[in-house]
Amino acid sequence: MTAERPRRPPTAQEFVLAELRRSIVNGELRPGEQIRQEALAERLGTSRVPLREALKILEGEGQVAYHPHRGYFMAELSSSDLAEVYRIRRLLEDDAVAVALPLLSEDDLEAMVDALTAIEGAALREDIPAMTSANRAFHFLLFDRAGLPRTSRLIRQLWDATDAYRSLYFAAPDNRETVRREHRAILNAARARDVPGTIALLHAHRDQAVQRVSRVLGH
Amino acid sequence: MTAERPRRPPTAQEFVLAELRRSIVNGELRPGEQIRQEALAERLGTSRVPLREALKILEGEGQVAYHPHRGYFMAELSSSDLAEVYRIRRLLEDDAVAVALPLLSEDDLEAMVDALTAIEGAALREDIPAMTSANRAFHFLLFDRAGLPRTSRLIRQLWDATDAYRSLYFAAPDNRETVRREHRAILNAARARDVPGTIALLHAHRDQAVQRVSRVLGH
DNA sequence: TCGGACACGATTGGATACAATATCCAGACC
DNA sequence: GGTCTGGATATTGTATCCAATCGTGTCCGA
Repeated sequence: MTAERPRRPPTAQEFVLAELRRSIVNGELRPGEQIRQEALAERLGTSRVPLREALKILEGEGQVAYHPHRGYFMAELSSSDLAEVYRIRRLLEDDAVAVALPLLSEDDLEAMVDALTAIEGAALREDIPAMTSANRAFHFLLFDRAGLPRTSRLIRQLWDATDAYRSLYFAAPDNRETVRREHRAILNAARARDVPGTIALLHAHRDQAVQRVSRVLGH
Repeated sequence: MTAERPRRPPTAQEFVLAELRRSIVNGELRPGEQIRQEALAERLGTSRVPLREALKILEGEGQVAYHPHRGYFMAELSSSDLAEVYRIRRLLEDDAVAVALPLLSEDDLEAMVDALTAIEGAALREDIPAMTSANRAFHFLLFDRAGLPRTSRLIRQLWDATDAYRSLYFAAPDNRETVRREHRAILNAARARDVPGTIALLHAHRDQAVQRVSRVLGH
């Protein structure tokens, strides 16, 4: 009998990277904010070196901006940036869904139902991080079966780019009922293997999201 | 009068990153090869710290793979990876070209002609790095005017992903005449502002490239 | 009162030193 | 003979220390 979860962080930099991602989703790291290396490293219980290496990953993904000799700043999205992120998502996600949908197993559809249940449970508990996580799980079940790992990875990065903002509008309860309805419709279309229908519903879903996020974005 | 070129590297990590990119295009860093940090850092005249930070950027871009406690390895493309890279490029480049083409100025078209001239000049001198660089310049003139900076950046990263292989087939002179003809056709279609025609020619151009690269890839 | 030069403090960038881990090989045991 | 165990060695991972740079506040002069 092994340990119940070998959930050890193998290296400090990976631990720090995971913590940073969590902090971004949680809204602890706000867009535009400067990252004070020494303070943050101490808070995480490491030195600055692993922190800087984790920041470089985020820089490569466009999540933070780096200014030499001035430091790292959380990326800030303009409204045109936001529009472009969703524009690219549409291209990539449409492609992934078209390939994946016919390949979805019954188990996959079951997992989507579970994800929806998890979203609603988290909503009741006001657990925003759990909501965003379950929301991702729901959507990525539609992409990952396509067997296009690079596409999935890019889509993931695009989702990451708006994570800092998404947590803000998820807090508003009136949005939730709309999202819930949209998700149900998407699930039904997926169950029917209706590729054009699913894609159309996803377009509408994303358009709604752009609306909601851009409202937050203009502070 | 300032220095003729303020081409100083502001930080060591940026210098190292630029050197790494150059080495990849040149074929000095071969796919799959392990990167020995100490040796490489010494060769570049720095310590391991800036080198590791540069490697993290490349990791975030998918150019190198990182295995904890084992090190960094140049990414290796499977043939399905290669196909996926070009599949994504098609999606993003089609979108960018459709937007950019109507916006191209006469100067842009002139610059494309210059790029073609540069490619042929470099080919005569057998200067492979200059060829790939001019080739990029030619193609990105078709994308960058779209005003979609994130899209351009992603396309650039996808090109980077195959740089290590592209330099290999550019060495073969018999490919060059084909490429030359394709480029001329693309330029003419662009000059006529023929969006569907340009896109179709780019499809054919990419398909040819997949053929050529995958031949190299199966070593 | 405003503008600019200067110096100080805070923060980042990089080099070195040390700790942790993986790989490889030899030897023992089954 | 093959497999496993133990340790030696090479390489990576992290902490600490020092140097370089930027921003800011102050002082001086116009």
